Amino acid sequence: MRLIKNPEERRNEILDAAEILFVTKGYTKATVMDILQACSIAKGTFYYYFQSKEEVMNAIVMRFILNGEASARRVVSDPNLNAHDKIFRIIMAQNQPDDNKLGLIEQLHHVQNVEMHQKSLVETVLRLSPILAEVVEQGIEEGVFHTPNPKESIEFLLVSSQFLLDQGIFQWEEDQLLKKVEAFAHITERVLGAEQGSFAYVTRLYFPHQA
Amino acid sequence: MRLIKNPEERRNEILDAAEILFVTKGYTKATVMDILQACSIAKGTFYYYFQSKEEVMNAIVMRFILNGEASARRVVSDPNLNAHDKIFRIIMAQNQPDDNKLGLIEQLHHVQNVEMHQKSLVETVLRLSPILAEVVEQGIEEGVFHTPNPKESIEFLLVSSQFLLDQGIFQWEEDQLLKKVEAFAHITERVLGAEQGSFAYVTRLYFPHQA
DNA sequence: GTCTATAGTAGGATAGAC
DNA sequence: GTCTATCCTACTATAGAC
Repeated sequence: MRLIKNPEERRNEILDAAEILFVTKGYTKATVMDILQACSIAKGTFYYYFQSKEEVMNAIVMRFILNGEASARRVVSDPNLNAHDKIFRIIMAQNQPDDNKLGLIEQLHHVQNVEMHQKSLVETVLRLSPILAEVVEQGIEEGVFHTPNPKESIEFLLVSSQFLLDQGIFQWEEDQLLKKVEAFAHITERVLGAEQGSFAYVTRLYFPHQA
Repeated sequence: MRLIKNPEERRNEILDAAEILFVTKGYTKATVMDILQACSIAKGTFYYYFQSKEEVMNAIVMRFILNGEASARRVVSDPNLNAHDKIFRIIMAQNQPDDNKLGLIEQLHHVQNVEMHQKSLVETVLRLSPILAEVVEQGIEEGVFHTPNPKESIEFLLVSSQFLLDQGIFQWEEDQLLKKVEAFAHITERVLGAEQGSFAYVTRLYFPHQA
């Protein structure tokens, strides 16, 4: 009953099976045995490809984040967009991932998956901040932003929005969240030294049904 | 060999032993067995008092956070301090807890227990933000701060500093960290609408050996 | 190098006798 | 309330087939 497969293929089989299991049962409840059964492999095979269950989770989250990074890069490399447009589109792209990824996000927001969740937020910040910093520098040249620390300012804004506005970490009521998003637009303008009101559209992105 | 003790006493024995073990060996490496041996109790007894090893860590962290909250409240209620002084002292108090608590902090910053770590950061934000918001409002009345969203601004500043500057979440090189702290002082001034340079002292608090 | 099978360790957690 | 015995699962080790 020995089936030898292309290592790449096998690795992806394990990842795919694990992703489904993590999303449906949750990371903690999904056992390594579940994964083995789903791919019909032996334990040794699993540990031949991955050092631990956690490493599998890492790889899944990475696949997801690299997607977001790629789409952000596409926006930045468009020579016809100004800094404000680019930021708008990058935010849009991050908030509208493929439909089949929504389950993973929802899974990340469940209490049982704090580890996976935090890792994904951290990775998002690390990968998006250099890209967005580039856009801020473009904005400084265009004269619409004014800050001596583009990179640090973006990191600060990314971290605060990613963590504070995440309903898996802080559970805010809808009206509290609306206030925070409005304040965030305001804060962004101050931190980046942008014109007052220039980020007001962010509220409409997060709360399309409002005003 | 059956020794029956006052439940309160036994509970505290377990907590104290666990705290020492978590600090010396680290949360993950310290096993429940270690705790049992340190208190000379059986496994069943441990799980009679706590539902899990994590719950023990939770209790330890809570003891620590309530301390920080209390000292912040003492500062705020001092009628002789202006807003800038209060913020300075609150930051000082948070960064210089009792000596016997330093190990715990270091542990939180190193340990792989993301769930517990995040819980402590979230709890810190939730407990400190109303207190600091009060100080910001005082500063607005004193004319040194200018912001339409005192509470939200403080929340954003707290979250970004707590998470971004946490060496357990992001691992920055020392020089990167210095840059971020400097930028954070700058950003704080902008967000709170404070005079430029009025938060420059923060860098010296975090890096006493610099400049 | 890729895979199976199996046995075993360690640590977190539970059940039930006393 | 306390104990002993046991379970569950992540993970390791090994021996060997292709």
